[in-house]
Amino acid sequence: MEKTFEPQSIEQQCYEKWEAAGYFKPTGHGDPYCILLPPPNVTGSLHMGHGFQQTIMDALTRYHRMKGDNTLWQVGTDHAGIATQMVVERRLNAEGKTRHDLGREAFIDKIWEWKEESGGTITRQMRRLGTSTDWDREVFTMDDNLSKAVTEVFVRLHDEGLIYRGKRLVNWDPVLHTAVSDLEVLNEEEAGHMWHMRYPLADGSGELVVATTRPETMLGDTAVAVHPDDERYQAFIGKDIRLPITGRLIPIIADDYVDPEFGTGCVKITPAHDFNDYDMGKRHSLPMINLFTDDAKINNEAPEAYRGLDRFDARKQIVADLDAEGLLVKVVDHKLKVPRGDRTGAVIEPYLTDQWYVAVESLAKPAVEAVESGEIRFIPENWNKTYYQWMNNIQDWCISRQLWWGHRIPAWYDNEGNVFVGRDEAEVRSRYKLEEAVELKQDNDVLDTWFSSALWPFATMGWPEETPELDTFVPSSVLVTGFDIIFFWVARMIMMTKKFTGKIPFKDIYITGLIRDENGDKMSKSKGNVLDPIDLIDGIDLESLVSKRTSGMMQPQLAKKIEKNTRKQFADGINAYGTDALRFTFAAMASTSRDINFDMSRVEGYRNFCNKIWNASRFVLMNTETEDTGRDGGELVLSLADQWIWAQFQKTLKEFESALADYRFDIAAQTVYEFTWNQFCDWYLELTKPVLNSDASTDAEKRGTRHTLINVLEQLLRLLHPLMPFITDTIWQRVAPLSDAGVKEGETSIMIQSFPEVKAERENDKVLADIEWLKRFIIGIRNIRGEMDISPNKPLNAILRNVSEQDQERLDLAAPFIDKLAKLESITTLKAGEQAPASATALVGEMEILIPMAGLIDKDAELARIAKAMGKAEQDVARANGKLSNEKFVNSAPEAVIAKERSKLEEAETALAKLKEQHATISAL
RNA sequence: GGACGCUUAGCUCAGUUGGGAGAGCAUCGCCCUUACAAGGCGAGGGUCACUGGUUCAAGUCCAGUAGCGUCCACCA
Repeated sequence: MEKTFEPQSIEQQCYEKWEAAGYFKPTGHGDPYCILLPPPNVTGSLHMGHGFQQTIMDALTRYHRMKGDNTLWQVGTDHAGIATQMVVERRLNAEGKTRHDLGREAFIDKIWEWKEESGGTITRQMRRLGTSTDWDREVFTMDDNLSKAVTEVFVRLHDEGLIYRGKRLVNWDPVLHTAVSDLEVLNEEEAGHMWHMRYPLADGSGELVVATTRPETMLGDTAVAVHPDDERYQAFIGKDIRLPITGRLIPIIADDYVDPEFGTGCVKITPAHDFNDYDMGKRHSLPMINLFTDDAKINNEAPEAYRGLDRFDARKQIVADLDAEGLLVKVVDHKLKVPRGDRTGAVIEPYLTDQWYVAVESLAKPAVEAVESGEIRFIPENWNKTYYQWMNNIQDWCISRQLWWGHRIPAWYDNEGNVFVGRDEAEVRSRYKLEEAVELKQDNDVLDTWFSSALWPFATMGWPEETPELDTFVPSSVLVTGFDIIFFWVARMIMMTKKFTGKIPFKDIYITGLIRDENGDKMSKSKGNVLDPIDLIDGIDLESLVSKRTSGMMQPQLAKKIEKNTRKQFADGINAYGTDALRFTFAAMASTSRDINFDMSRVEGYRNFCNKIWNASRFVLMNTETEDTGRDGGELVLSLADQWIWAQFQKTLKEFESALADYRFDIAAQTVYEFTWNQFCDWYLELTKPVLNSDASTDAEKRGTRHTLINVLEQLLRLLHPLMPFITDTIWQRVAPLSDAGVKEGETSIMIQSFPEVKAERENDKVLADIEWLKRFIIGIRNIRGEMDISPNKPLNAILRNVSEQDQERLDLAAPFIDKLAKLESITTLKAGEQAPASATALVGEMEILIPMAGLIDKDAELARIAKAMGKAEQDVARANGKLSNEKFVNSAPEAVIAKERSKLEEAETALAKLKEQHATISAL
């Protein structure tokens, strides 16, 4: 094996082997375990969030596969209607064309081309991450099967009256020319103005002053409203206003909705362009005047002077005209929430159009109950509050989009505008008994992307056909996703899956945190702080990173700053850390917090961890490959250390599995890291050396230690595999043949081996305690060396005092280990009454280790060391004394706590006494 | 306006039912010891945001304050 771990040389070929061998498929036996991959955008590329979530899903998938479950990780991609259409449209614009130049069909062909061209990017990147999804079942949301399910759901919901078409006020994106759902609108606070305008009464008897943030909509006003109890305006209610500019007569109405305290207490009502006004218009049967065209320009309803003006130009013009007529009272600065489209950033316009809706109320109820009953569980649990809050106030879902890319709505219109819904035109004709002569045109609109995503749990399993997969893998086991799509996706999947299968879509919902940069900022192209997981795997030089971060920007003016920051933060580019290190980092950072600041130094640390595993394995192989490991029989005598590492491993295994059951990947990672580095490498491997390198060891002892080395490593690799698939398989190929696991004839892989099982007979508290004692002994001496500047190479003689029977027993077992690890020449025991030479001291419980100082040790340094230890001991004594002398403590605390406190006191007092004695001895020199 | 979250070592974060403050990275000292210098050994470092309460005992439970953040709703 190479001396240093080089991930590049192993990862790709490893993956190809797995995929070719079909290891990612469900085995068909065992308990079903299924994870649905949240389908990434087909034309997207892998970002840190994907890397993070997919690491978690893959770890769970590999773990359950090794546990013997019938494991499916369902993979697929999403057509992502708006996002994809925009990308292709932008490319078209770059050529100086628009989608209208091409026409609908040609444009859609263009998107399919683009999909074929770039659609594999993300799945290729996923393979680099090691994702063990079943690629043979890969699904695209616009595949025929999925589209069939979409149509089926639409038709069935429509037949039940749960999908309807209606003219309503919707959120209109004037750039995209489409309706969007409430969720796709972001409300950001922005600085604006409030215009106070005079509205004269029709009878000339006075005026009202209305305040508005949108003066241009006054052209569509159909009333002015005041609060019914507002004394100022009692006399006005019922009278008419002559609306300036238009000259139309509009009534003054009273409505509770008006807040008398706000503005002037008079509100202009524009039912066609404001959601609240719309409701009020309905209540008061007001006319609705639509003022705008599709791209938010003034239409022909307005006086001629304004027609064709953009809404913001119209605003200026109207304000100027009112001012000229003396109707503008004042303009005040005002902060307001501006609705913007999440894709375009354009100001969203409430707009009166015909759209399709899902009546969600009846679907929401069972979906809420599924969580309330505990059938579906959010992890962390708190997210259920977010879910309830939204579900309990849920509004009908606008599902039609005036886009070209997506599932076309299965509705047809005749020339009279009658609507017919059916699975296809032929079915419509037979259903509604329409003759061939009747001309039918399909609805131009497509469905919201999330409509098809909502069907993911069952549509990917073959629905509406009755398939075995529907029985086996619905519900799936856990959904791993971010909180940002709880409403968009999670809630809707629950509703739709309950509705169409009667089952829940998944049992657990594990909500991950959001990956941010090291400063806690969201990673975004415009901030220039995006990291590509692949760059962390393969590495990237500075120049490439800079050009990657600054190319194709929406706001090119930011490029300079981004370049500067990038050059500063990554002066040497990014090292190649390999997939396993990156995955382990993701796992280690997956705590319960909702924001995860990605810290590059963690990756480096875990790359070092990979190297540690690599080198530990080299050591094990060096000592076993050409030696007898007892695989073919032969007596095995296990040393204290051998028994200990087995016992430690059982503990680690239990902790790991329990952490995984709680979705605490950080704890799981921490646990195996600690075991591997701090126990297996730092102690166990060192403890095997005295056995393996000593002529005093018997063959059976050496065989026992080699057997333990190779088999613990073999099991450790299996334990680590779910988190670090590549390095573990690579090493395992060399290790397994030497171990009891053996390798079956022909090719195999660690990923289809069983997960290690806890063996009760290997748990051993006595041995654990013995080795703890041994560690304290060795650390005591190392501490003396370290603080007294004694070379690690200098052999020392240790003298023991106050040796108990148990100490003596342990010493008999452990002496050879101690000699080697503490580099001792001799250990002698001071007999009763015998005088000790001047020495540096370490305590192991009540036993004292004395290192004679002659010629070695600096008196002052040793006095300082003892003083420090005394300080600690004094503190301990004081604290324990304080507690134990407190009557209330002794009376109320549980017996175990008190006993513990007593023994702590005793221990500290003993230590203090010995230290004092020692201090006196040294001082006297 | 409503809901939720965060504040612990220089940095990034753990801290399970209340019972002696932890990790990684960074820092300091010593070591090229035949698995590993991407390493070994040793060490230093915290008023657990603040105030009060409950309790024998609070980082942990309760109330409040400050700061930061997210989501939902929204007054023209």
